[in-house]
Amino acid sequence: MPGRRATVRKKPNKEIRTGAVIPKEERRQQILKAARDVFVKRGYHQTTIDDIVAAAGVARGTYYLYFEDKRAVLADLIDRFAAQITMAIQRITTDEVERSVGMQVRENIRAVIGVCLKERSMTKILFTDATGVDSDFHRKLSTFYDSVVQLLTESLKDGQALGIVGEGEPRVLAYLTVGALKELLYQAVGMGLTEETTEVLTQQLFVFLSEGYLRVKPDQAPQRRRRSR
Amino acid sequence: MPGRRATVRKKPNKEIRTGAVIPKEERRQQILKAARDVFVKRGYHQTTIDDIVAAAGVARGTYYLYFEDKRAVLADLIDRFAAQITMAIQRITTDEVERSVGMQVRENIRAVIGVCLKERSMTKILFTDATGVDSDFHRKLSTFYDSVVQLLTESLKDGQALGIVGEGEPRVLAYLTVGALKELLYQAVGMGLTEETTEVLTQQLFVFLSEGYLRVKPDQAPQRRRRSR
DNA sequence: GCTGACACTGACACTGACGTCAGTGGCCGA
DNA sequence: TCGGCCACTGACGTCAGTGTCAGTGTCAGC
Repeated sequence: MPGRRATVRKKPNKEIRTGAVIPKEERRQQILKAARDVFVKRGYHQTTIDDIVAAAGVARGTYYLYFEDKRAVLADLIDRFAAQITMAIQRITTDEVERSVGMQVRENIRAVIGVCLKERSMTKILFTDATGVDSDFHRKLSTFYDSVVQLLTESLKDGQALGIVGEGEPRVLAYLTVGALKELLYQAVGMGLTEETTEVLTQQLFVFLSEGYLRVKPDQAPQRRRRSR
Repeated sequence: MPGRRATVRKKPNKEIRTGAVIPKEERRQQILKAARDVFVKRGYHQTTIDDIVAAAGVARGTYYLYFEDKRAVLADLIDRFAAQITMAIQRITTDEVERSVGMQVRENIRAVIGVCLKERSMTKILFTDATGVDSDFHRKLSTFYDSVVQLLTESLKDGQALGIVGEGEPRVLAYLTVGALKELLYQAVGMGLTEETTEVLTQQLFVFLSEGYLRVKPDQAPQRRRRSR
């Protein structure tokens, strides 16, 4: 426990400017926003509490009134962002006549890409900083991804039963899909693409998932065992 | 510059065991191997030089005889691993009659998956720790991925000219492919899959790239603009 | 005007990790 | 046998970053 006081404290500087009275939640947001911006600029591990505090324009002590440590802000940011993404995904139904399965898939892709391009900072943080923080954090992230993969896996199983989804281990297909989407988003954000690009990216991914792109003759491949695994 | 000596040093503990005389390169390998193992277990950011040193069974000072700081070992590890992967990839040729394009693509996928499953520790480190170290490191990683993406992009362009590759922005297709492969590898390594699985994963990815998996009727999709972008 | 509650401040004590370097001992050539 | 070289050691000083808390100003209620 650092900071345990033992001697008499020097009188603080005069000229103390207590900031305007601000609602608790608003101050919290202020710190979160500042932290997010600093994380994007310097990277999570390079960032110190002092950096966040300076960006937020509050004192060191105030920070600890709202968050336990540096991890806590990141956790909060990621939680909110993960929730946004989760909410953007709609379970696919086959009993709806109005919206075809294809449209629903498209809509899901579009929604996720839309969120990530709207929250570019968070997308970048999620992909570059959230990984490798510590094991607790890793578990949190895994849980999030797993829930997405799980949902997708089940949908793919259903789809296979209906003949809408081709052959292949559903879980593996889910990983391939999520991986493709992640990389696409990461690059899109890195290149500075904005929401306007959503449609284009959606289309590319949709076609990719529908048809792949390799047009090699089947017989050219050695031992074509399509039912493997 | 920490450690600047000012007072007289206490006599070191007796019982000094100078390790057996070992060739320079061997000692270097010893430290690299230890670092790799500790990184996998604790994660790069949680690891201290003392952890590495303890695992390697050498003294703190010895470490600094071989590496400048903690980053340096990671950089060395990643460089070697990246080189392995790069070497595993063979440029695809169309003038060869013996090996069809399909076979060559398959072979590349197989080779990369093989390397990553053989070097599971490094694969995990590459995906979970190498990201977010600092901006210099980020540049190093980007350069590596870019070289892979670049090669793939060019191949896809050639492929499109030959009708072997379907429509779509080549660079985007490259990202989608690399992303899918990355996630597949990450999950495979995380699940403890070994080299024996190489064939199965290769097959799944190959089929995925060849045909995708979505089998929705084209007319169900709204505004089917295949030539977009 | 007074009082108590409370958000806020920032100087401080503390510490974990770092890089250094004086010292040690094995080995080889003279 | 001796001397010098050199890989190796580990205790040490340093410091950046942390979490704390005594103190300050503001405001609502009385």
